[in-house]
Amino acid sequence: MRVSETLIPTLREDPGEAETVSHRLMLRAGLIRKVAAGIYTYLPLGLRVLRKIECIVREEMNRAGAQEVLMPVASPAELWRETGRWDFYGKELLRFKDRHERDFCLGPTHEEVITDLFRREVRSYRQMPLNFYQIQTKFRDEIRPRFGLMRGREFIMKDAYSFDRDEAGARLNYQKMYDAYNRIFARCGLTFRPVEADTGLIGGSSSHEFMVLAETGEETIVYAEDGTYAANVERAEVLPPDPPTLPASRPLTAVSTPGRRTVEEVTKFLNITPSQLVKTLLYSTGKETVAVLVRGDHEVNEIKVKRLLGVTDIELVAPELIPGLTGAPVGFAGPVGLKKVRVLADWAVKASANFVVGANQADTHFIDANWERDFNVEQFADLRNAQAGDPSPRKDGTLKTAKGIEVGHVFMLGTKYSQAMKATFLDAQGQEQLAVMGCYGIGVSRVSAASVEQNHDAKGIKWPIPIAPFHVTLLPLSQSEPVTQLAESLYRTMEQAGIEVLWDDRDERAGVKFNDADLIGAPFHLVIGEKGLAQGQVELKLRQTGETKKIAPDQVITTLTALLQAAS
RNA sequence: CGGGGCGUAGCGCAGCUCGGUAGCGCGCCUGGUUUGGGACCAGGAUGUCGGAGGUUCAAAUCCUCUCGCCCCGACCA
Repeated sequence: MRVSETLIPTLREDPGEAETVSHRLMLRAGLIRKVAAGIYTYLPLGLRVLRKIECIVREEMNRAGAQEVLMPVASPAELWRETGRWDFYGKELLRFKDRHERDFCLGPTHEEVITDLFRREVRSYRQMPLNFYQIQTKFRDEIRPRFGLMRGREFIMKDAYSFDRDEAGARLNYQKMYDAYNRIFARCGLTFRPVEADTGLIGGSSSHEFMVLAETGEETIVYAEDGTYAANVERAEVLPPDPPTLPASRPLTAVSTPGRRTVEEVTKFLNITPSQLVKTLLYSTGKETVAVLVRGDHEVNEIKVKRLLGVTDIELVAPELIPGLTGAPVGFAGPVGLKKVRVLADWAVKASANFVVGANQADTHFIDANWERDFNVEQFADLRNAQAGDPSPRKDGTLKTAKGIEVGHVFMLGTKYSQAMKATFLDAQGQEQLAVMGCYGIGVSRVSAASVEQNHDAKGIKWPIPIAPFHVTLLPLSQSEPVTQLAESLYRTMEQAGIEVLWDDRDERAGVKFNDADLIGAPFHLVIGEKGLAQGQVELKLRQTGETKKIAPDQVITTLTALLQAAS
């Protein structure tokens, strides 16, 4: 492809709207342009990257026995009402009415549509197992789209849905998808890690997320440094500590802590460490208020709290309601003498003694508080986020933390949807059975952004070969006859050899071409200059390492072919 | 939805405090010189100053409303 005939609007300066590396570079390299918040047009270069990823996804999905379909973007409300998600899904579901005033939505995911297909078309266990996938545009009206393609409202997703006769079959399909995902992300050249993920209140036996490891990731994962355990921090269990021998309790004493509200302020003021303090967070479930106690150096894991309470939603009590519950301003809540509120506490609290808590009185804390003696705890449980340094729940070492970008997830659905939508089949005994389902997603457009997060330098993108928009950028540095002629003939022979070339045939200065080539980030740059040509040589640069070598023009094809093959 | 910020030429920004009819850099167009890491000279084009209303002799600038975008938080199959 010729640069002169392609829209590649590179930007010399950083666009003001972008902060994140991938967002900035994808705009600057002319891959994408914003149409509205979280909604982008893919320009030729961006689309080529997407197609490469899609191609890898297709190959591996097909290989894993899934079959491709394409479902509609718009779906009727009736289907969503059947599963209750029309009401449940909330504002993320973009709804509209057609000319007949019928309710529709833009599909954020397609369990309903595919389950409807299954129940209409599949009767017998003989037709199963089935696994359908599609690569399609999804729309989720995110509360806050951000970071370019990382969290858009409209994005490209590969979603797959499996239907099995039983639990065991579903587990097999799950495993196949898990393996396929590992191959897909490896082939995309990503450094990633599958981690155990929260299954939410949907239940189900297992769920794994595939995390691309990157500083800018929105998710926190924990993993055993020398072991195999890895999980999203939302999910990671924290083992109850071995019961320590608690020191003798000292008498509960109120101390004045004027204006000290936060853990940091209080511990600094009292000259103690955060682990010697127990913080009290008040949550509302909508029906009742509960107090959750965790150590000052720990964070409440709201998912764990929800699960323990068996509710779908909890919310920190609004600051203005706190005084009504504790009798004290915000920042001085504590469990001692707290009325009308269930008290839950993390295991770590049980392993503590003589700690500091709020006194439910303005500018006052208690020191040397002890559970049971000074207040009742209804239940101790695992209620906090795992942290670096915690022992792995698999007992395979100590946990470390990392940031990740979720690019895929595999999920055992069980019969949630088949039950709601009566998706049944007849088994060998002629009995009606519910299909056991799984669903499997890959954020295709997010993969491209994640790759940029992982592969870039100050100059621009460094695409891994398998998903690069082009293998080679061809850079003739002058408009002279011999240079142009060689460029043209190399361009042809490379194309014939199946090497994807972007030919920078613009009449631009060398510096401009070099900078654009670095920005766009094809893995190989082939430079034809007057000087080198006089010695019968062209220059091959590897974008990944910056390494360059001089080769004869007639070696170009063999050299590149070898390099490309080595990578695949 | 709460907090913060920003909308001025294609892009990045100044001008707004203190009202007087819009500017800089890059890019773009023309001509010339240049040509291995974002050239130089000369000439040129480009703006509903996000939108609406108001105050005023006069509004990018002041006031009111509104729309959009970015960041932080809440939320997130």
